[in-house]
Amino acid sequence: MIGGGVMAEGKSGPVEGESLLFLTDEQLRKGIEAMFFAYRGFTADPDRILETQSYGRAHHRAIHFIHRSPGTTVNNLLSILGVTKQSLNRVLRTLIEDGLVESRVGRKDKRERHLFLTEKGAMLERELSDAQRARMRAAYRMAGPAAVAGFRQVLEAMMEPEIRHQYQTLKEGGA
Amino acid sequence: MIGGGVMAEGKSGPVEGESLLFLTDEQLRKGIEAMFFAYRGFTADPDRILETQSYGRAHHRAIHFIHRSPGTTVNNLLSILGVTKQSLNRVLRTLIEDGLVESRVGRKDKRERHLFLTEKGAMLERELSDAQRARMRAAYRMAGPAAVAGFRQVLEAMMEPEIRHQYQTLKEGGA
DNA sequence: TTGGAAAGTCAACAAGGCTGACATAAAATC
DNA sequence: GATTTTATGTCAGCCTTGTTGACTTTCCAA
Repeated sequence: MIGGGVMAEGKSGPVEGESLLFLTDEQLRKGIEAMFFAYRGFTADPDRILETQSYGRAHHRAIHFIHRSPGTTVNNLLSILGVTKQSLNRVLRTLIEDGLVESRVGRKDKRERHLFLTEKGAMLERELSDAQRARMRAAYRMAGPAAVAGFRQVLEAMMEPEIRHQYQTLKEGGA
Repeated sequence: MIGGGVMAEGKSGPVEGESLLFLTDEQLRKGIEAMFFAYRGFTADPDRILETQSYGRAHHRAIHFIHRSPGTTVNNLLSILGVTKQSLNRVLRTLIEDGLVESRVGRKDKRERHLFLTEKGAMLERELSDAQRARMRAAYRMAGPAAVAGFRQVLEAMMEPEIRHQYQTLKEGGA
């Protein structure tokens, strides 16, 4: 793609010029700042909802991935979230105490705990993800389908390889 | 763009099909997770460098934007970083004590402090941004120029409007 | 000249990361 | 059957980085 002078993009002229420039430090810095500012927007709506409750982003992440993979074990969750068990446990404990998450002892391996959202947990999950999806949807609409494909490609390329694999597995598993 | 059945994308067939699907909750959830995992990759390299020193992400952000806009005031920095002045002050204090940042009393308004990186501060800035740019560059190369354009478009659309304006101002100012 | 606004600093607290040590139960292995 | 490993949970304590509240200094305008 890059370095080949001619591209079959179907876009107008400036694209070719860009392909020579777009790896300058300046262009890269713009990308870095875009990532920083966009991530703030990305978390802004859930954060607003969460601060009315006594929960934070850590709770949101746990709820998201339990919703995503019901019955997941604590260990699975740890490797997806990339935090320590002590950190996750603190969050899970409050969610279980508050009746948002249910922890069931494994049938096959009784050491494992399988995690599920309760009705109440699913309600909060919906509220949070509705807000976050609304922003994502608006951004996608503004940018258009081609931009969305590119967005996802760059994000995937930016992940740590091991995480990218997990992401892609989830992606297929859940579609 | 979306909703119009016909698109002038110059891409092959499947794109049209996608344009009908890509706003499903499932597609949006994939975007959300991509954002989450990619941001971890995005910060991973600087984090590794920072943890060898006694600094954190907050220091990195301050250093980045001081480098970006030398002579900026504390108030300017506050509005870009979106934290409280007390939070920023703690970070700035250590950076000034350690001789990475210089704070000059404003000539016109003596209440203001103008911030600059010292030689030492510029060295750390370079080390951090080299690492971050390397990852961004690799991701851009993997994804290709068209993807990069889309990436930036979606990110811009995801920002809070006020922040987007600041970002675009910086963008032009610095290019 | 005095009172309010603005910029910056100091103190104290909370969330959520982290490490380390340890307990328990179950599974796996010898 | 005894031992080791694995999965999970817990306690204690630390660090970073966010917060609010109270304060000083400086500026400006009534």
